[in-house]
Amino acid sequence: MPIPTNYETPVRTSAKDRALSQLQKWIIDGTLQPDEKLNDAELAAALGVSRTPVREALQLLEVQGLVQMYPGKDTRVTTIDKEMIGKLYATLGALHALAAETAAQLIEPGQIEQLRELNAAFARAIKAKDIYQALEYDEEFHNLIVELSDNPYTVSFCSSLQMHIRRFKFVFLKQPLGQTMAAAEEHEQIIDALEKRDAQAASRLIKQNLSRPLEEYNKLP
Amino acid sequence: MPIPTNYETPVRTSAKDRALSQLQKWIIDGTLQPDEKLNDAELAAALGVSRTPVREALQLLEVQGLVQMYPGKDTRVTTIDKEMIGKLYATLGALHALAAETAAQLIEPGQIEQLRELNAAFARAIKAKDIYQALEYDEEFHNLIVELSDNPYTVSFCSSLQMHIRRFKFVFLKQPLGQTMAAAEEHEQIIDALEKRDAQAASRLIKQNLSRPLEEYNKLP
DNA sequence: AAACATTTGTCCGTATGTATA
DNA sequence: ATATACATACGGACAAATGTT
Repeated sequence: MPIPTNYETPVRTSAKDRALSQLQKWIIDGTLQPDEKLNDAELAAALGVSRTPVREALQLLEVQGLVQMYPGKDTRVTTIDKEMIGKLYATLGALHALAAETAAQLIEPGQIEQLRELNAAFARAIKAKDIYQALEYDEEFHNLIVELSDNPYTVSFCSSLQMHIRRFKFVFLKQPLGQTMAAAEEHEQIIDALEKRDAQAASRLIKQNLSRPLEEYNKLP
Repeated sequence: MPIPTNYETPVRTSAKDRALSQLQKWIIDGTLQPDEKLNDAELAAALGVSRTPVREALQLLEVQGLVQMYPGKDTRVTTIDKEMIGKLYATLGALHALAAETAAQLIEPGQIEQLRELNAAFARAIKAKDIYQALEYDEEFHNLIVELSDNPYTVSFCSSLQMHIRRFKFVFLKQPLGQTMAAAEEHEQIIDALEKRDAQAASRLIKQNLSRPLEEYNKLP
């Protein structure tokens, strides 16, 4: 009988990484609220590690813009400003538009097929009114285009912006913005543009598609 | 006799920050070469601090993409790939274009004046064949537009990209690419577009202006 | 105004894990 | 394959700095 290869914990996770992901989660989902003071000794005790990995994680979170360290004073979760959401989407739009332009020149038939499958799954989730699943597929769709553009800087920046956008959604709106079938149709147009290698159209359509959630947001009371 | 206010070191700089800026400089100017192994104990001795602030600085440098840490193995300066320069400029172009579009809507007369002064200084430096000074003013000109767009994400990303571009220039070309008077004329057109609040023109002109150094680079043997 | 208390910043020792002989 | 050497990751203690009583 063949012994199954042990796929348990393929990556040895360090205490710093565990602290980092846990703190990220807590800040994004609002467990750690904006402007909350972070005491590294407390966090270390809560996470069952020493202060060193916690401090290291906090410094990375500062670079990511989730916490702000006031040297010699204290460390706090960054506050969020309602008007930032517009700036987040504007920046993400510019980067995704660039990614679409580049992807239009690099994309291969198999990847077009992948996009169509993702969008089909997205449409099914909308019809089934499974909002969270729909949001997942929507993100995957856009992320795939970004990855296809084969630009590590864009990938990194977009991932950071997505994280901040997610925090906004959690903290301001307790429930996510609904996705509509119109978005799925726009996705289809985007795929067509990529297939025709029409970089300009792809860029324009992506910007339009990304502006939707922001418009939804601005409609709120 | 009035005692002069003491303007010495207004910010108390921590050992970590000192280590960070020094290592950044060394990596960007090529003192620490691509793929060079970094031993934190050695660096600590060289910088006159302990290993902790050095480790912290190295972790920040990893996020910035200047070093790569292989957990449990070693830490190395990231290698440089010739084709990355195109991706750097593409990303920077998209962000600067966005900044120009936004700045066109927000800019005030005094800021237009600032841009004209910077560009005049830029033109003077070119005429005087002071290449380094010209590059400085060129960067200041573009950075001012980015700052005018009042978007912290764009500011942060652009600053990171500029850093990488600077490293490329140092490591690959030992001397900087020359700036021409054509660039100064383009700057003037950009300013005019911003003054007319013509976001589209400003965006297009900025992209065009940024593509110049890349074209110069591609002409090289 | 001065000493206290709390928290951050730094140092260094130790252990765990990786590469080499 | 085992053992050795070495570098990294973590822990705990000390020192410096800030705000407070």
